[in-house]
Amino acid sequence: MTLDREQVLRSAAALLTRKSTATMDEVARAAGIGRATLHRHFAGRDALVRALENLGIQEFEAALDAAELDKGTSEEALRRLIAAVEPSAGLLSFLVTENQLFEGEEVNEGWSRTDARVSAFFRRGQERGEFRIDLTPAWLTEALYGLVSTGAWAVQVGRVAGQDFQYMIVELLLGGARRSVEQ
Amino acid sequence: MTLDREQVLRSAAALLTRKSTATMDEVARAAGIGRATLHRHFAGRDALVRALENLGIQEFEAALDAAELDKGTSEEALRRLIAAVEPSAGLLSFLVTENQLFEGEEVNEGWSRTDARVSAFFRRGQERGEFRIDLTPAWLTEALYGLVSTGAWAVQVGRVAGQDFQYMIVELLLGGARRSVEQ
DNA sequence: ATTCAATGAGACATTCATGTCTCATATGGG
DNA sequence: CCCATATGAGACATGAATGTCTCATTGAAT
Repeated sequence: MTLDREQVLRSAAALLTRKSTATMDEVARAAGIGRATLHRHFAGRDALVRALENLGIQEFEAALDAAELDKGTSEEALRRLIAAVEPSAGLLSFLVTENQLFEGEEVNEGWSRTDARVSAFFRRGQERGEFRIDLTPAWLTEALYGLVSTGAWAVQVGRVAGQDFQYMIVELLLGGARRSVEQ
Repeated sequence: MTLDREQVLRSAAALLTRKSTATMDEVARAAGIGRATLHRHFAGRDALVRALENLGIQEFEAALDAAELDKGTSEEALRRLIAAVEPSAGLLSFLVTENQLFEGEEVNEGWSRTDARVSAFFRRGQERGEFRIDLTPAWLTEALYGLVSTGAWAVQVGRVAGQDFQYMIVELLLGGARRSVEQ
């Protein structure tokens, strides 16, 4: 036996991504373990969510690393980032929603780090003349989170094909819906 | 006395927009009435949320009407729509999140109507050559919802100035973050 | 002034998720 | 083979929100 704590977190993430109000019992069943065992690994629901938050931050930071945002053009870097983030999109979507419930309480410092990195990426792109300067880096950062969440949900419910996830997000984020003249 | 049911709904919307987990007691206090009275007007929390859902749908449909999406260019129409939707953005944001919890259960038919209208608007824009055809109307519709929600939240927490709400959403949705050559 | 309907406050029962605990069982190492 | 450890199942208590009810009070209409 000696179950894998990491594996439990993965299945919890998968379940909570689909049903964010799942009970501890449902989370345990989904992981194929008993509720008591789940409590032995995570002191409570808060602890579980915090662990998931740390996992999400860790995965997001890994995606930021993997994307090598300072290499090549900003556009290429953004494409790499969205590609790298796709496997974590569902979890991040859950965490974003969950975070909004905290309305003022202390938030995990990890988000400040990721916010800073994403925001700095957009600012660099602006300084290089590759991104518009009339949209603030803070807004572009939030928009990226929002579109990734929306995309994950749209794929989840079947409104968007899974294989289009990256393309739809990147293209909208980069070029918008307007048909440009050169096309 | 003879309190206004509409007024109660408004204050409930305002509160739940900020704190989506507010209890019936908090909702009642926010409306300046007792919990018993709140229950006399809305059978329970479900009934309250359903009433809010109908209010949100009604407001969104009113915004769709007011925007006159078939007049002028698609771009102008989209600007009118976002402007008309801004006062309801918080409520819609709450309802979108709330709806995702229903994961499969019956959804209010009103959303089908609004989805159809927004989606048809993007499709018309594509047919007119004003919108890109490589982004599906379904995705553009979801993206619009997502950006409106994200924008409402970003303003809520102070990451984006309230006066920039419309501009940030419309510009990103239309033109994206890329700095185009003609600028 | 009287009457009547609506309200506010609070008591009460119910439900549900959570957290804790016990105990029998199974697994894996020595 | 035996033992230590982890697990699963379930019982149990707790807390929170909900929903229902009563009753005194308020406000408005007559």
